[in-house]
Amino acid sequence: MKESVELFKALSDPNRMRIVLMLQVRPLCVCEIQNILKLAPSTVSKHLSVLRNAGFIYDIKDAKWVNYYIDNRSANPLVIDLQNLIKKHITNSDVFQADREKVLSVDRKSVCGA
Amino acid sequence: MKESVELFKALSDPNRMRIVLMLQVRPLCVCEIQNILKLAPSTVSKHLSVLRNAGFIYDIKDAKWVNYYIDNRSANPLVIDLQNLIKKHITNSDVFQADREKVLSVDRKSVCGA
DNA sequence: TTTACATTTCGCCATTAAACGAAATGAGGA
DNA sequence: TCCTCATTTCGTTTAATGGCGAAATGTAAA
Repeated sequence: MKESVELFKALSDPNRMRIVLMLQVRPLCVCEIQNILKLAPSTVSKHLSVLRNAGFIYDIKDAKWVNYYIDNRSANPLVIDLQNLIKKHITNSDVFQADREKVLSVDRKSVCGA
Repeated sequence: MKESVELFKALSDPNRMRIVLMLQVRPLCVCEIQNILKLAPSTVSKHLSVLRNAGFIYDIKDAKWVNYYIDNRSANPLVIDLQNLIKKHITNSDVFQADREKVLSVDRKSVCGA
């Protein structure tokens, strides 16, 4: 139960919820996320580690970037159900609709290292 | 989305999660919950108000007690899905199994005003 | 090898959250 | 009416959280 509550805690911050929603659209690197959330890189990194420790996302290094992915095949069935719940209920929020547009249009080359 | 995140925040505390689980067994008054969680009455009251404001529970006065109930017919479909998620995934935790026994055996008359 | 850049770690500050006890509130029974 | 008791509100303390900037890390390109 302690671990389950940790999952809810990880989703109890608006910026972390936005990150999960954005990664459900497509994988992103830290600086792309940073460009959309308008937070300091260190802050974004911390949020990502919370979501990674909870099991919602994982990362793969690609050259000098770290790409983050939604974990759709978690061994924890609660994680899967929560991902689906988010997709079902929160995808229609205004904040996400705006984020979604940005996710689909950001160009890593022009955004990172600007 | 802000409101949805509030729902997750309400469930991100272990004592509040225990309260939701206990109320899924049967309605309880504040002093019964207090007797099981072993917290100060004022602390329990605060947790209950967080859950009530989020829409997970509601209360009905009965003589000098205030009984709290799970809201199974919320207008917010996310609330319903979260209640079901909790029932499905967290009901098998050790903490809840112990709480469940107590919920089924507490006698309000002997517990409240002891 | 040096430079540039993405990311993470660390230390710090401001805010929020959880806990308590004491006092206020409100309803029932004496 | 007055007293009792369940509950809530208030004020306070302490711990946790989210934010930042600076420094450390690691990789790629010059």
